[in-house]
Amino acid sequence: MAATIKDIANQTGLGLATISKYLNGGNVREKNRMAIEQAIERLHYTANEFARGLKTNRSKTIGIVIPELSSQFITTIITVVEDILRRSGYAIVVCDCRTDPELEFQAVQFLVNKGVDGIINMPASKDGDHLRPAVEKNLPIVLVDRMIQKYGEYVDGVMVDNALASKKAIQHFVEYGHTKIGVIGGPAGIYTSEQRLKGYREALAEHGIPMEERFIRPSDYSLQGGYESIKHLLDTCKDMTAVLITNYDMTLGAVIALNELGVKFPQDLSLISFDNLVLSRVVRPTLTTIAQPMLQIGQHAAHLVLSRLENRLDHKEAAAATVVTLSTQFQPGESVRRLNAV
Amino acid sequence: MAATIKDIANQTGLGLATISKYLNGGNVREKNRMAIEQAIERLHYTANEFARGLKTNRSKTIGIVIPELSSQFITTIITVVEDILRRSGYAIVVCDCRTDPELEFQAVQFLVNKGVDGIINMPASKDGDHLRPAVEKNLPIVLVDRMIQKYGEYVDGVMVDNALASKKAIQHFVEYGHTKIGVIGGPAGIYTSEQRLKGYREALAEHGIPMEERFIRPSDYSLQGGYESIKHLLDTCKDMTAVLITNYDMTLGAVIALNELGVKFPQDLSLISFDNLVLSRVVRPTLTTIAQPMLQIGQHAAHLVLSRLENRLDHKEAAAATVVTLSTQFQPGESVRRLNAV
DNA sequence: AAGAGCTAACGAAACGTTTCACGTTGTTTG
DNA sequence: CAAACAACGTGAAACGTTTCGTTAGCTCTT
Repeated sequence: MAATIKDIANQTGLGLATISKYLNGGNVREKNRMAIEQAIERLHYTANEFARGLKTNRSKTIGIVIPELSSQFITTIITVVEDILRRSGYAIVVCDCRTDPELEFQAVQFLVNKGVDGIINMPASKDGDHLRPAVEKNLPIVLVDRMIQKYGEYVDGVMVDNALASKKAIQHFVEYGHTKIGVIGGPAGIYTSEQRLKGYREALAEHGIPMEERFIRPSDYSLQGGYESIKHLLDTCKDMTAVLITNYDMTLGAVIALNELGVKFPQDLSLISFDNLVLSRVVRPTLTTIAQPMLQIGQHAAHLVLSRLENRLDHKEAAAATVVTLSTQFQPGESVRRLNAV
Repeated sequence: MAATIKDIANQTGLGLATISKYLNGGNVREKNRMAIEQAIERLHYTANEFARGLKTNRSKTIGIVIPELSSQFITTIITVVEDILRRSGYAIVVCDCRTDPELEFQAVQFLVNKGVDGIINMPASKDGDHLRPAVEKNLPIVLVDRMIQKYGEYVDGVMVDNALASKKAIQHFVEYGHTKIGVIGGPAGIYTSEQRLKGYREALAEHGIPMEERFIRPSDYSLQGGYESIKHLLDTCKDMTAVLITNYDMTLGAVIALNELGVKFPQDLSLISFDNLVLSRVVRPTLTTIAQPMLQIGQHAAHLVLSRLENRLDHKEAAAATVVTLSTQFQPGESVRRLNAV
């Protein structure tokens, strides 16, 4: 079978403890170092992570729990996170819980049981009960993109200022003379989607523009949803001059629908969309966009969890929970038409 | 700290071995069973997977190595795989190697080291050297979507008959009277993309249609690539009446480009695309499509690895390597125009 | 009622590390 | 040159399981 530390010890004539010390970066006499390295080479030794984990209670593994894997927003973040963590020797275990709180609970349980050293979670459930096993074990937890009240003092977070983001969009519309502004929203109950709608409402209020429910079309963050919603809005609100589309997939759907219908933007309809992915690099006229800082989200999430891991303290003794709120970037494009004089 | 098997033994007055037996599904006297279950409940016992792994050399974990996470094709398959494996108590560890063979090598090394019980890999490297550590440890390996010669006798596979798929597409074009048929291909060196081009070439040959290089536009499987490639083909091949687009993302890009240019399909240009994802449900006229059986791919991959795990044998004693080749489904749509009389 | 034939419980060893509390070198200094 | 001190090496115990070879306890048969 595979070589063990004992084999290395035999080969080199050194003690077990010495090999272990070497492996963990301790100081070893030059001569011995070479002997050990040779033996490792010759025997193809690799440390047994089970034994190591058993002793140290550490797995060098971070669990990631997400609501779905088929979202560009999510996979982009995961890729960034993996990249950073790998550099520190951590692997990630991804659990896709299909937006099912029950599965999410199981996923956390499963991961904790598996001995992960920390958890990064974009929560599907609203309450946060699923985090209990991790909290009890005092594991670092980082929430991504969606807030949760429970265990607030124990979990770190990386959020995006969604309300402000859509506010900025509406302000832009208003500056350009729009007042009949539609919005294609996300699913009810999802933190980000509620925040984005909130921003929409507040912005209108601030500008003294009456809020009309008919302009608000809740959808489901999917391509198909966007496709259908824009059609519905166009059908039911003939006087609408601008639309805010609150995520990427729906924007994709909407653009396809508009092209199909021959509705030109910005001539016939002004658009602002969320997220700046491949699409935006390709669509002409260019889309005016609220770009979420996906890279930064991933970076912060990874670094937050790493910094907790480095000074392993109880949450009581450790720094209080950190919640980073990142702001979106408003990227002007050509998809908003000016209705007023400058 | 957390309760151990020993605590359960003390609480119940039973021996260690008995508890272990119970945990692993062995027979235990009714009375003892209840006692054990109560104790487990009371002490919140969960098995320590490190210790278990150390003893059994099994982690109940499958490593998945993929070239990128931001492809719908891949994430769909992963989701299916995870679902099935989870039902058998397995977790997945995903490593995205960014199409970098070096990183891929490291990923496999890493996973093997971590004690995964098997590997599912959509290879980025052509040679397959990266699989060595897993082969040496005699782990089940399942290759997905891309063939590799090396270690052929040791690895199972799930492939799609890509050559036949594009052949079917070209045949369809020909039946409808097309002879000036373009193709937007994938990156050179990628198995699937070569197979798809091969099918294109063979089909033309079979129908006695002269092959012209100008009709072949190699691209990169990306949205942007599709967008640019279709424009390029339209520019350089004014006589082209039909195009085969060999994956989903490029189709997306191409559709956007066509809409933008006001090129109508099927009137001005006939289209057949690969993969049937959200897009196809949404675009009008509907796209004629070569649908890859992503669900089945995932299912086969998961089941292959599971069946190897259940009868843990050397590859020599075990069944020979199984390579499943699935066929694509030709889905007629409205994007191919008939040029000839019926 | 006693022995055969089961089934279930048991104690101990082993898996491959890390770590602790000491030894043993080798080097420096007064 | 000896004493003192670093610096490095060491054996053994421990982490929490599973498993092996036995033993204990039960049921059934005669």
